[in-house]
Amino acid sequence: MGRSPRSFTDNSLKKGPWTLEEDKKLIDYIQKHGKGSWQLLPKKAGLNRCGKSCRLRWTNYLRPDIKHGNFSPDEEQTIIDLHLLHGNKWSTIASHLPGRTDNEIKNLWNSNLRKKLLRSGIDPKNHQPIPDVNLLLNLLPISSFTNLMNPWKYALKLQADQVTEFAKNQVLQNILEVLSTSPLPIISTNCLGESHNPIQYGGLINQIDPLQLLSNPVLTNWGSIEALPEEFATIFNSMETIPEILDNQTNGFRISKSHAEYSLPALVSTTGTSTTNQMDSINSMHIPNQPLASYSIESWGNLIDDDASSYLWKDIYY
DNA sequence: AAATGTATCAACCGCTCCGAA
DNA sequence: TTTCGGAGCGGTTGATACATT
Repeated sequence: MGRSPRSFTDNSLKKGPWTLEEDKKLIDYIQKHGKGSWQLLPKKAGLNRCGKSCRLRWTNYLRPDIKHGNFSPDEEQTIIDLHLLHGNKWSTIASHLPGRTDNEIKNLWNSNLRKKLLRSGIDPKNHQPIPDVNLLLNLLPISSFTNLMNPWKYALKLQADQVTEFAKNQVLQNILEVLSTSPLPIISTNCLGESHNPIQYGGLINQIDPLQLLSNPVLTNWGSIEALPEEFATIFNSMETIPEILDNQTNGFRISKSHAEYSLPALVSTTGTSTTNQMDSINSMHIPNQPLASYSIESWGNLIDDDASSYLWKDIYY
């Protein structure tokens, strides 16, 4: 309905962590009078809080039937099973776990269970095995990408050659990010190098020469890529959840999570920008002599932010 | 020992749902 | 039927504790 939540925007009301005294006031009031209207409760209870904050404090922490402490393995398994059935319906899941709150379950999922599934090669979104990275690599050849979606081709055609080249590098960067952060233990190098034998992915990254990769035919024909097959998108979807950084074996391909100094200029807009401005923008690009994989995801995000191309990039990135 | 990175979790925010008028 | 307002939900943030370098 678009109505702004009055209470949370009222600056005169206290926010932040609850004190013991506030907790006591809330507990005392509810024990004596019951909950009633959350909107009226804080005033009646002598609390300088909004009703919403009181409700949250009560339902997530102070309620006497809440079970505090760690989740048992059985509870964790139940949550995983229920998540398969209900998705992110935390309140529904919580209703099956006496004494546990939706907030607590949500936190457990986001900080723990989700990562456990990923490490096991399970996509937490659909509980299906994450596609083998071989699939991604097999998708790289040109034939897999051609003639699928027009906007990509359209957008890139409008860029100056250098920008297109730069965009190629950025997409490559993300492929490398996928490769180097994927939890999948086994991949092969069938379209990137000589070996077709499955190897540990850390070893693969160690073998990849960025310049060699850039000379791969798929990249020189990047402008003809018009859509990402579903499997490719699935892999991209899973990458944002993998914070793990490769160990020292990766040498020059160690992934950095935040290299603000390498922030990238936005892709040149396809509308309303003069060629001169485009070239100025290109010329001002700071492209350090740095392994591609060390560019940051944040920088990629900057690239995405450009209004004219955001829809395009987001399709690929998310 | 200090700095930095990561994990955890309480609390907030913005939105939708739903019942009452 | 429409509007309004309270309740609840899911996503996100920020503080803090803990781990690692």
